[in-house]
Amino acid sequence: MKVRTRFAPSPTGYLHIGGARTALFSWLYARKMGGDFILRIEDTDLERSTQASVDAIMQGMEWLGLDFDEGPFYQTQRFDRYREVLQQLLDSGQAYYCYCSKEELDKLREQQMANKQKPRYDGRWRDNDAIPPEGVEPVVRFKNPLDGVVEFEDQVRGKITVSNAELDDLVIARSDGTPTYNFTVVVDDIDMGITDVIRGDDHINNTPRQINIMRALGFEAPRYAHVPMILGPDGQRLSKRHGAVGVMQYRDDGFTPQALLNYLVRLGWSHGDQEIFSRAEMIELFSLDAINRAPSAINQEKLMWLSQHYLKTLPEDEIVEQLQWHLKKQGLDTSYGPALADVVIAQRERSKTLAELVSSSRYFYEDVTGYDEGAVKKQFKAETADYLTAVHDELAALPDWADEAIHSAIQSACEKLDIKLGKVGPAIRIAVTGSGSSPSLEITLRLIGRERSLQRIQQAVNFIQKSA
RNA sequence: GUCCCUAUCGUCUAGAGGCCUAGGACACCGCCCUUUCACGGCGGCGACCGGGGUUCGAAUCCCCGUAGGGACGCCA
Repeated sequence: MKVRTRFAPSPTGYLHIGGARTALFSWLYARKMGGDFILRIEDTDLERSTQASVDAIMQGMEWLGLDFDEGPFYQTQRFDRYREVLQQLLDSGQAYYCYCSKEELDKLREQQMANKQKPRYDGRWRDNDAIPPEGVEPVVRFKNPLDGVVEFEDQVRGKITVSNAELDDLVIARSDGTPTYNFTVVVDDIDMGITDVIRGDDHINNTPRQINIMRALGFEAPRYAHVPMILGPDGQRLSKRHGAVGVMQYRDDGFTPQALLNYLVRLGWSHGDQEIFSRAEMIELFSLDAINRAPSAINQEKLMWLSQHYLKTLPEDEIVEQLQWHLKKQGLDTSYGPALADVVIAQRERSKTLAELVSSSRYFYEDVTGYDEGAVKKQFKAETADYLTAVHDELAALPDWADEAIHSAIQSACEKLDIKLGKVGPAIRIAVTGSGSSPSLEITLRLIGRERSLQRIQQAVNFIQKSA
């Protein structure tokens, strides 16, 4: 049977890192098995669901390249279907109306907690012929089996057994008639022919209930794979305060989707000692049983390392393309100056993110308007003006503006002055970039261009003479 | 509280009873390379939660603790 997996977020916020990884695993499995990946929006909580969240989730998935074959399906558009199945359960006596008030249930729960029992509905309206109280809109409860156990073979956890005595008759339709999560999931997974449910392990406890409902409806349960959650850098549950940001924030911070995907796939999953996975390799090598059972903490440093790795290895044109958004955001106009691809080649191995690559490349396109203070103090001495002038003249006489030529021009200036390169090299760098770090001098000068380089060296000479 | 689940360096992880003196990666620290910043190379620091079993032999299997997480909603 063809594998069909689904990603079923509830649209109550952006696509966060944990959701993204669950989606990734689900997507990988479908792709590996040549199956289908379905997107389903679980928006039955009318209060908290928003279209903005749906858009944010889809934008995140698109950025990561997690394409789906079917959907998005919205549960709010399937209410007729749920009502139909609900009636079926009611008619067959597998569900019933419960007229308990919230207060009554709260009281029951309190009592049970006080008695150190597991709080659960006691079934007081199950098989109860009492006259319903006036003016109470009932909820519908599922008639969970009273004894026996529910057992399933989780593809990452192994066998999980829960006794039916632990389970109570859960609400499957609210008093306003709307269906609840555990019920809609079952109906949808059946209707959509889902073969493998891959989701967060916070759903492990729901699984036996869902299996029971599914059986009541006459269907066999799909396979389940519960993946552990992702923790914040401090090992605590991910929250807004530590690192719970949407995936698009990672784009904004300058990460490539390749880096984030690679980071995510290694969080809770591994293939021996391999750290780097292309999209194709992930698909080829992915397997559910290699997923870890323990939760894992996110670690910014490793993401940074992967980010730099991809900056170093991705094709230049791919980086140039991804750079566009950041150029715009940081307001850097690259229309006058070196080809962006050449700057990428020069800067890629000294940048950890796309954002950093842009911010540290401004001098290729913009005038140097100030110098790094510490660098000036260390490298701009009185005699440096003469050295720079010599270098300037040597460079000005160059027939062609190429790495090798620039290098020997500087070299020969040093020889004439009888100084070491260390005496003037750093000063040249500061003169043309404003700071003490850049690619090698000849590459930096070549990219900045002859005219601009000479002008900046002259500008530095003036600066030194003025401050002397 | 009750149930379910989990437990290897600071972090991500390898490990399917002998290959383990526990391997790799990030981070950190040295050294080398070097005109800066980086890249790269080499090396170092650093872990099997505790206790009992089973076995000739246990990081690996079992039990008991401990710790962490999750669930116990007319949220999903």
